[in-house]
Amino acid sequence: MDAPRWLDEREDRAWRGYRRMRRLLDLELARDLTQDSGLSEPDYDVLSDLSESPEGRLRLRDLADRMLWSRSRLSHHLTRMQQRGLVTRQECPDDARGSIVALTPAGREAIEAAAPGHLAAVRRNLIDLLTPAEIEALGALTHRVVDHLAGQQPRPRHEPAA
Amino acid sequence: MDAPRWLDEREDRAWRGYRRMRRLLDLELARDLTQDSGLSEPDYDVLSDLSESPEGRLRLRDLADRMLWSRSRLSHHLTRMQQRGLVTRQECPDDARGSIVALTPAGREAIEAAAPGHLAAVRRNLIDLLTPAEIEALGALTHRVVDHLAGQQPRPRHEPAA
DNA sequence: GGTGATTCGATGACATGTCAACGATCCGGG
DNA sequence: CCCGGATCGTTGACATGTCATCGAATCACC
Repeated sequence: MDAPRWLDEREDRAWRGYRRMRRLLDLELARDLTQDSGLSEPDYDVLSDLSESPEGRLRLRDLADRMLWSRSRLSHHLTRMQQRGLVTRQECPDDARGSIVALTPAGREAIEAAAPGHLAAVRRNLIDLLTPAEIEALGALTHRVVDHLAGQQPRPRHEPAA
Repeated sequence: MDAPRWLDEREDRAWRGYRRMRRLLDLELARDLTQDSGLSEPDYDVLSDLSESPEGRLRLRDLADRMLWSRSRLSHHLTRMQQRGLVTRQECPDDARGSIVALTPAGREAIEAAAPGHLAAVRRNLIDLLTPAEIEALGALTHRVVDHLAGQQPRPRHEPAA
């Protein structure tokens, strides 16, 4: 670890570019989104995942896993969204600990109103700037990295090495 | 805007992969970093940019611009880092409003201790998983998107269309 | 050289995210 | 059954980020 293989010029260019794109794209998409729909990106993601589920309902645990959020974060965020009338919580029939998150009509309206504009922004600022080969490459490379990362031990909290 | 061109299968795969990678990579890198250096990613970025500057000093404004952070955010963050002895603030000789941020010896030690491990993590979880062609493509595509985004009006607050 | 608009950085109020608890419930082995 | 350990979701304390605003200083322009 004391003589690390440094990044060569191309690797450095890719890494810096990635981080910069990440930041700028986020700022732009978030700005567009809130400006013309009043939703934040986290709001959008929650509503989007719910709307893709049967009947617009998901168990909190499953939604959190799908979004790669902690349950705590999701619970806090749902409380805020619930106060705005975008989602509701329902009892889970087969597990009394559980909680079902469901889209309200207002929530469905909100995501359906926001989606076209958001999609257009994603196209305008990313997808339509890429060649078909780059889109293919981006799909391949990101999935490879995701598989690599997902294959690790999920919670090595702070144990020696059981 | 009412009949948006939806994402086709490949575009969707790239877009979802990107977002998922983004999240997982962030979690992993942040976890590794704090675990073996006690620094957060924002800490690391601040120290890294400072250490790449002559004498480890930068004007707050310039550091903020370089990092794509708001001055407010940077100011708050520096206050915390200053309390931990990683950076100091100095007067700006040629502009009395200004503030110069400088690496302390402890700050330089911290970044130099953290860098090899962080670099190794970046390699392990991203760079070394990619083919040379993918690295090249990632560099090209991210820079194109960055140029596109940077070329926009920086602050179209909420004006009609001057 | 005045002077009005702008830039700079700090600050306080608030929104959001993280982390470590907790009570409740579920599960599996006797 | 029942009991110990796991999971589920919530909560409160705290860390971090955003936004509007401020006072000081600078700049542009005449």
